[in-house]
Amino acid sequence: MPELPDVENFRRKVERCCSNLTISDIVIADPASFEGSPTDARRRLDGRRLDRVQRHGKYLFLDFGEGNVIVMHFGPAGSLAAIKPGEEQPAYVRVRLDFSNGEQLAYINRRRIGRVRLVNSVDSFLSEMKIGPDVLDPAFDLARFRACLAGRNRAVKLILTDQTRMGGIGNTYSDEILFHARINPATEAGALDARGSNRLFRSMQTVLRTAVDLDPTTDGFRERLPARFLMPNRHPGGHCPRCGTELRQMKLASHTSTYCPHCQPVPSPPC
DNA sequence: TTAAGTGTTGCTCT
DNA sequence: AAGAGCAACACTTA
Repeated sequence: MPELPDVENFRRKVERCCSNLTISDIVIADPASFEGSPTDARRRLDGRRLDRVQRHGKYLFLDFGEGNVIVMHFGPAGSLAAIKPGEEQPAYVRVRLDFSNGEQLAYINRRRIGRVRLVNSVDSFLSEMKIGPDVLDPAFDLARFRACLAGRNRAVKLILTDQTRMGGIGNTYSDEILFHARINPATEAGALDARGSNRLFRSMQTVLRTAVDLDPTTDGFRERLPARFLMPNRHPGGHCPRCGTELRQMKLASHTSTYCPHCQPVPSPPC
């Protein structure tokens, strides 16, 4: 379920493996996973060199220069693999970039939710899609974070996961962040006081940076997580790693939210 | 065996 | 007009 920490590690992988390589072919194994014309893509990309790899929210951008940017979105089940010459092809490769040195970059997606497309620029794509600021961008500071929450009567969790307000957080990490900040997912966003919104902002940065550093795209991620993380305990019947209380589930906008009823009490309604 | 659960985006409906 | 609800997808669990 690639959210910001996963996609950031995909970005680093591509930067490590594919920087400055030249495209020799683009293989669209599943046309439904590619938006646009394969012929046009091949014509535009053939012989181009990978200049820059960027991430914004959950989106990954491979910039080949002169208005040729590949955008990848991974949905709930997508991933990325660098394949060396002679190495076996992984399952569910939907789109593959072949480079002139024999290296391949495979966009993998078991379920076909998520897409690869070719766009003219990162900025025009983001504004067209109405994607909000990346949550780990230094420009996205406490004041801007608070502006996203202010005056909203929606559940705070729905603001955290609203990509048009802020980009990068999905269901799993929003639960983790709210657990870290000890805030109930259903708390009205606008009802958070200054201390609460500050705590939530700090928790967002701490949780996401920790996950990025531990690299969720490699084996053993769960075992490397700090003992007080919610993630390894999210299964039904799991217990709070902080106080031992049995965790509870609630549905918010048809998504499962896991929380600790003791550490994240439902805010008492105003009298 | 069938049905529900999983999570993201994008659509429709209000 | 913001927000709710569901469809798409494919595979797993009850």
